[in-house]
Amino acid sequence: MSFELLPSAHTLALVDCNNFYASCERVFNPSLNGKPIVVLSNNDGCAIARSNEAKALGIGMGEPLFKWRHLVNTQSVKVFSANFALYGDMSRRVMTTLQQFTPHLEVYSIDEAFLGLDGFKIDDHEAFGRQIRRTVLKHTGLPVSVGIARTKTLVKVANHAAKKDPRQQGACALLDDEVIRQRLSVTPVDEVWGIGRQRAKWLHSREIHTAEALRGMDDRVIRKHLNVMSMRTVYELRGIACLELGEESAARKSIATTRTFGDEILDKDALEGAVCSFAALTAGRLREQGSAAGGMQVFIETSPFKADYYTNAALGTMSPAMSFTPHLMAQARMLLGRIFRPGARYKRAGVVLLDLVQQDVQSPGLYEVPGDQEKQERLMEVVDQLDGHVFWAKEQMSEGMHLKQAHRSGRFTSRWGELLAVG
DNA sequence: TCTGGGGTCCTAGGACCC
DNA sequence: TCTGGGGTCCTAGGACCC
Repeated sequence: MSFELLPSAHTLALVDCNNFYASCERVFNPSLNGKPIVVLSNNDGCAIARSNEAKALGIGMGEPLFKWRHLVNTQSVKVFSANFALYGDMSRRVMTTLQQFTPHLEVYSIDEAFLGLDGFKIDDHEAFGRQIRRTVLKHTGLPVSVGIARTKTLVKVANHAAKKDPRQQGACALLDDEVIRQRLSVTPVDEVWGIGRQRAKWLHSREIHTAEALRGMDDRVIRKHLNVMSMRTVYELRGIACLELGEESAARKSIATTRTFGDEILDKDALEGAVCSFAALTAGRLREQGSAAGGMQVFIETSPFKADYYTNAALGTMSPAMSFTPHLMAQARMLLGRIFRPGARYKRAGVVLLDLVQQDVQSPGLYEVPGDQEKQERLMEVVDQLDGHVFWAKEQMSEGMHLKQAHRSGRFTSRWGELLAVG
């Protein structure tokens, strides 16, 4: 086991949007301020984002709607179907704003980014954090919290403190040893980035309850009972950076489209239509990052909450790697044929593209007759430019397979009509 | 009745080889 | 009862994250 120990003089900020999806809904409907808001997953299944007021009512992350539906009436909880087009657009606005502060930006997820602050002359880091906060609020209407520290794991702790401790006023710097010690002493080990349920449970059984206690553990015990990742986590808590700032977004190593259906599917043709449309969607994202896939997995699943649960997956390799939609659709259909079991009531399915490689874009010479490969690439370029206006013959989502979205808000940032309708 | 979607990394164990 | 000992490669599944 070896670690690349970077010089630990780096200073990082982590900017994280507060209750991101719920806050996005509020930006376009200020009357929701102060009210409990919940954003639902696809099919309006469970809670994937909650405003502070909704959290206070005890609505848990991932908790299905039917378990707290009574609160919608008794507590006037405002419920929204997920509106990812809106959230994606708001995310881009936040990231653009953050770029004004540093050229070293790592967009880590839809609602958070790490900022490299090396070489900055900053007297008061928390004041600087609050300045970022004010700027993002002014430009986007979204509240954020800012943590500042010297490793990613510490900056996560700082961000959490900024968010939860009102005395911090939205920004927290963990740069001073004594301040770090105090903060880690009141941070439950469960909240440390990289310590999930399983490891937290194990740690509690060894009487390790806080981040400070975790930091003081014997390396040999960690290496023996936890894994390399946990060892890195502990080093990072000690102020030794093991995780670098990744500035350019690397190409993904796998791309998937999976859905839970609104209604169960029994018919093979219908399931085939869904799987083909997943293949087409995934292929589009594959080409977007300039890749081709050397492998594909198709999986199908019945409801895990019912008897006779059935799930299966088929894996196929493609050589050479491909990105041509019709071929990927044919492959998906073939793989589905291997695992389809008549009589089962399918609730979920998905297509995963694996073994991604960079697609070499070689434009053919002027007088060269394009081969099949080039013709296919050109066709896909045209299709991608049309962006969703072309429907493949086999790509058919019938009634009932569409998402249930009873509570979707307007696509304010992409459809003028829906913005104007609010007024 | 009603329970999301999309990723990453690590590890144990089997297959295979010499 | 004994029944080699390593390597490497691959994959399925676990754990974790947002």
